[in-house]
Amino acid sequence: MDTRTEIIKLGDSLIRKKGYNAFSFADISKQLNIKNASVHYHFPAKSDLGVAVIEQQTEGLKHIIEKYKNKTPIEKLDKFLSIYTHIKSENKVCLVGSLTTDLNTLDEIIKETLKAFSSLMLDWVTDFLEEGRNNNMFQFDGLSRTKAIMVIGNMIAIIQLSRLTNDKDFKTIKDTIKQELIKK
Amino acid sequence: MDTRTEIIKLGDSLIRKKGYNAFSFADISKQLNIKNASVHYHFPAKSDLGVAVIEQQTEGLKHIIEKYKNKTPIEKLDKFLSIYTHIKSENKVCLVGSLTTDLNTLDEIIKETLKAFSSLMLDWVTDFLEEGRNNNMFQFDGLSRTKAIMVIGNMIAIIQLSRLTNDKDFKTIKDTIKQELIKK
DNA sequence: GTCTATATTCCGATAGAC
DNA sequence: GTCTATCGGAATATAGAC
Repeated sequence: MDTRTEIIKLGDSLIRKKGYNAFSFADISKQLNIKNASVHYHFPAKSDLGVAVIEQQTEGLKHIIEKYKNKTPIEKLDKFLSIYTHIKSENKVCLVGSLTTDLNTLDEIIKETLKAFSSLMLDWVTDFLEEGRNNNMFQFDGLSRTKAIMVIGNMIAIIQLSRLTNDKDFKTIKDTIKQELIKK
Repeated sequence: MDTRTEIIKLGDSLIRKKGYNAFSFADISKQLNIKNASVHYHFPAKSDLGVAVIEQQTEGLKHIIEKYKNKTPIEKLDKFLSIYTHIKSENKVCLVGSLTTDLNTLDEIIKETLKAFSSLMLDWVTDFLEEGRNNNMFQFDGLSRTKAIMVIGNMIAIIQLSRLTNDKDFKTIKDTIKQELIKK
């Protein structure tokens, strides 16, 4: 893996483990055994790295969406939920949760990039919920977009909340979301 | 208001507007027209202020719980939801949301104090949801504690998410939560 | 593309006078 | 309880050699 890619990967990990304003270029240079100046060569400003991290996650999500294009709504839901299971297993939070609580301290370019990422996710979930309801696989009332916000929101929040309550709550909420969508 | 109280109030505001690791004692001293050293007189370490902020919110919640003790579950729900409407109107996030994303960077004493605060809130919501279901005012399946986590989680998350989507989504989710609990 | 070296600013924190 | 003064360290960032 080239240095630039490794920096992005580590930046992503640090943002979601410690928060944007708590990590430094020194955290990255130490772990990669390079110097501070080398990190700045790839990303002149911290916000350049922030943008790159969000863009890399956006690309990752696009690949998932493409890969699951022709699968069933239930398979798409399972994939969506499994993303958070993975985040939880690493004791991280999701990118949107991490960066929105710091939003007032972030450069405009980061905010805009993050908005695009969250739109992509919201549209995807909205679409497969709508598709699932039309196929009688899912049941829920109201707009699919509203339901999508609530499903995404519950996952964002339980990742955060279960840091304080206990890890079993994560599985309980994940299972409840699926059960409530599917049960007839 | 005495200086100590004003510092706590400002600290609370800064934590929920900018995040724990993004605010400094200088933010506080400038705004109160005192010196950095004076802030340190009241709170020797930053984590002392962090703890005081959480404890003050804990006291505030205890007062609300006491005041609403003999009111209906629907009145309690409305009060609970109105807390987030107020947070939203100030462009802040809630304390739990703000601090959990930074949790890995916080002193153990802050984590413990925050756990106590979130327990108090979770128990309160669990209790009035259970009470409302027993009174046939609310309807939902499963454990009341699980439902409480989902209701609290949806409010924590929509405060964060609506910073990226749009402010109307906040009201939509708030109204949907109430409607789903109450509708027969 | 990585290094040494450094500039600048800010942060949390403390000593000691008033 | 607030002040002046200051310390040690860490952060973001850049200049210029290799």
